[in-house]
Amino acid sequence: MGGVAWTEEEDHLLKKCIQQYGEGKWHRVPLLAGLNRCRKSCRLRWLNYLRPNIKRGNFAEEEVEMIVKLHKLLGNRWSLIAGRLPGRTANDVKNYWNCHLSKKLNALEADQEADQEGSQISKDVEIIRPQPRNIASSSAKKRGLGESQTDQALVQQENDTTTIDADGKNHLVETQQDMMMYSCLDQQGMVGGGEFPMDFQLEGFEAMVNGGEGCSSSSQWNWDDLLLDMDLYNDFSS
DNA sequence: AACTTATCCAACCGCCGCTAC
DNA sequence: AGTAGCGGCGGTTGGATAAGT
Repeated sequence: MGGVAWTEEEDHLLKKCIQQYGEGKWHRVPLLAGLNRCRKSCRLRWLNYLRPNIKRGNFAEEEVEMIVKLHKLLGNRWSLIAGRLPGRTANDVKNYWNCHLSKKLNALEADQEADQEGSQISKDVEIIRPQPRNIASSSAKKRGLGESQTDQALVQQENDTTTIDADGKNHLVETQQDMMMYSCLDQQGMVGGGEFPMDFQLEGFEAMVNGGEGCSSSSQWNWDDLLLDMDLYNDFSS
């Protein structure tokens, strides 16, 4: 491993601590839990391994497509990408990308470049980076969080990070990252008009992951999700 | 069976932005 | 205004394991 592996006992202590005191205040967790780990290790272990509802195992085809498309949009914003994949962590997504997708896509791009030299299509796709916007402070205040965060608020905060529930239908946009993402999408003219102007230029990859069938209806990315989220954001920020 | 190479993924590190003082 | 402390993020590392020779 990249460091010292966590023992079952350590996991148990951390779980117990989080259950008792809630998430957040990570600097206190090592002390409260009696762990000889730094705050970051505790947080990472919880987020990537111990947190409830973490999905393990192979990525579904739909998840892979989502990752590819979001990566086209957002670049290496793994936490944002993971936020759209229920049960997946940023670390999982990042590892999966580095191990599987980056190689596939590189090979694919190399092929495409050879095939259609001079094509501007892929070069015109601009990766969205969050632009500075003071959303966080106001949203935090509106949520009544901060110094007086209660355990309940922390639980709520945890729930808020889930934008798609198990059946992929319910959405909540509360996190700073989501807001920034949508503000960026807004700036790029990608949401709000009911039209999504950008063709992701992934037909080749989709054909590959769909077994050569092109983009199947079941694997279509549901942009209504994003539009709905944007509406929620507008309501929230107004 | 023994060894080498490739792959996977949990954990760590350093940096950044935000907040409180 | 400056600064320390914190949470969070992305990049990287390296041990475990699988696959290949």
